[in-house]
Amino acid sequence: MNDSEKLQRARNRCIESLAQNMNLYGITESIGRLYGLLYFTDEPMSLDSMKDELGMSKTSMSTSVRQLQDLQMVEKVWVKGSRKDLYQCSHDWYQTFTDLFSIKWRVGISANMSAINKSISELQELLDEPKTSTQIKEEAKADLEKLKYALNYYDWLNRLVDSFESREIFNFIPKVKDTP
Amino acid sequence: MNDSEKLQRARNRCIESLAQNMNLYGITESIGRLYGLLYFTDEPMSLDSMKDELGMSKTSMSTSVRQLQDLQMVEKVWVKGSRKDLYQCSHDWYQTFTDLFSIKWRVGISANMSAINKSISELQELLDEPKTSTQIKEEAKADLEKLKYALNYYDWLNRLVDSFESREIFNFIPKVKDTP
DNA sequence: TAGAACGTACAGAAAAAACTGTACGTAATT
DNA sequence: AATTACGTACAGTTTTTTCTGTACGTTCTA
Repeated sequence: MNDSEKLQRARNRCIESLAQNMNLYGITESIGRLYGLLYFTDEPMSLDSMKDELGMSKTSMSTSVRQLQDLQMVEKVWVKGSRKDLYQCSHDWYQTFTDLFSIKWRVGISANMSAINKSISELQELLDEPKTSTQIKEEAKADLEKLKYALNYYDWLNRLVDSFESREIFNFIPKVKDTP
Repeated sequence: MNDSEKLQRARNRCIESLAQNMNLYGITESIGRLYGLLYFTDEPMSLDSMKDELGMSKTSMSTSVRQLQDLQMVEKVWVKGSRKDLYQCSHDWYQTFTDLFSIKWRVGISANMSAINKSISELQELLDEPKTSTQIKEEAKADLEKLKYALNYYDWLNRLVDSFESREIFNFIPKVKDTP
């Protein structure tokens, strides 16, 4: 094995590992591999060069890179004289991490919260209505408690994501280890 | 629509929303629905009752509940006089949240770190070897920088997960909002 | 203005994941 | 000891997701 192969092998090991564990962030292995490729490639890449490197179809590259763009992990760059669209990845992983949370989680949190709020008021109606049977009221009360608890939890989660977005989390967990 | 149906509808809306957004945690919609059912059911449930409620096969219930157990979201409980295995869900969502991170992320982090460490030493060998061409050395140096950066990031991520496990995160982001 | 280069929509193929039913081992009941 | 109840391994089916190739609209080039 020559030096170039050694280099390649060291690089690929990391890309592969990265790609495999990116599903924790809800990212496909293939898309993770593309991100890894972009991470190690210093020049912005075109869809064709991605295709050649990964041995996949250009269509896949197009849709994959689009997804990475939506997650703010990759951006299109303009390079003088090139007709092709060129892409490069964000090298700030802390930013990428917090962006991912913001983008993906906010939606889920607010969807759940509005479902809960809707149900809370329905249950409250049931409780306020004198004709409702005792049995039903008991159940409604129990559900109401659980939903209020959930609402508090989502509020907490929102505040956690706030701290990511505002970078305050880095006051609490600093980026660099204290020197020993 | 009678009161019982109203109750059911309010409950199902929340279960459905919960289930749909649980894929953010890497959890299937069906499994999320099962968790939601368990959340609202106060008595521990058997596989058969889950099956009846969700209209799915008993096999699915068995494997789903196993997954929830692995994620510490559900536990088996012993009830006197029952031959069936009975399960109930954890009602502490903060705990569930932090457990999920610990369980899922730790594995990924350490996998990535060990891949990186292995590659770092290979690249270092390449750099230490006088016969290596300048071209290769340049590339190795660039990769090395990136890998060291990644290592720092994973260290940060580990410390974040530490703060979840140790509950210190709740000092920074308190569970209950400050009263206004 | 003709032609080439480029990116993507869309339909279909391939692969992966989720789900089911049967079969079987174990443990409780009679 | 025979029977019943229970949970799960496993193979096969269904559903979903991922991936590809063709076709087409747009933009640049000559």
